[in-house]
Amino acid sequence: MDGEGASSESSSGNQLENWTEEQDQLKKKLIVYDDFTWKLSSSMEFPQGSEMLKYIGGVDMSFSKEDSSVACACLVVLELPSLRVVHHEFSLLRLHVPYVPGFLAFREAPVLLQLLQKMRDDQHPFYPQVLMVDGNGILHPRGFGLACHLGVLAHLPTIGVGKNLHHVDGLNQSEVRRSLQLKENEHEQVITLVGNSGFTWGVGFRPTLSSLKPIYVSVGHRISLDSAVKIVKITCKYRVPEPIRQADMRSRAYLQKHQTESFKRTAINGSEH
DNA sequence: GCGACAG
DNA sequence: ATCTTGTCGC
Repeated sequence: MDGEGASSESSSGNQLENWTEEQDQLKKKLIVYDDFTWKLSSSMEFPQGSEMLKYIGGVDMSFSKEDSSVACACLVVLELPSLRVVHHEFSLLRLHVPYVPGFLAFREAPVLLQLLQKMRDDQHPFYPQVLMVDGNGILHPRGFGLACHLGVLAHLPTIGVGKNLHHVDGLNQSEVRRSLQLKENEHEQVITLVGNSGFTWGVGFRPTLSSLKPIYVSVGHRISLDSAVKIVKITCKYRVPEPIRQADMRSRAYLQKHQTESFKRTAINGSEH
């Protein structure tokens, strides 16, 4: 046979190559500056003519402990400045794509896009002006994490929020925490994440006084890091920004409810036969 | 070679 | 991601 011969591992190897290629292609469309018409309510100006930021979206997914392929995706929309949830929707599904570090989007983006698409198709009045994603933006091995991926495909401004640091360009958790320790006396809760290369990947941020563990904010799409951080700040009642926290809690609850009801059905069917 | 590795 | 209860403190 020929030299192109596939070894047992080359199919997965090719998949990663394809995924990498797709990320590199989509990355060409990435916009990393403010590309929206609304204004932040925190600004000192009286933005009489301009639209305000009012609807912030958040997305997250939860997984079943019994069957890790069963998942619930949730999209929430919060209203500013009240931070009240004005809309939520869910999708219960089975996932066949595994989680591979650096390729989270190929697992989670399709269903999250579906949820956004549904709101858009319905011409829903609360369609989000900006979306917070539970996963990184450009803070990613190839500068194109889930938040970027979703943003480009949905053509929506997005912000990446990680609860753990993805080690990239020499960045590491303990360094970040150490820097925050040093800065906490100056009432500084934000530290810029500059890698060995000199590139700014995002920020480490301590939302509350009590949270030792920072969250990691990075640009997703159509927004600057400064604006992203401002928005994260105004949505943090607790460590995790409300849009993501609500999507997290609600997806988890939805999954639990589905599982108990699915259990009841099998229990009834089982006892009646 | 070994370890690290968003969710 | 998920498991897992109470507990210490504002």
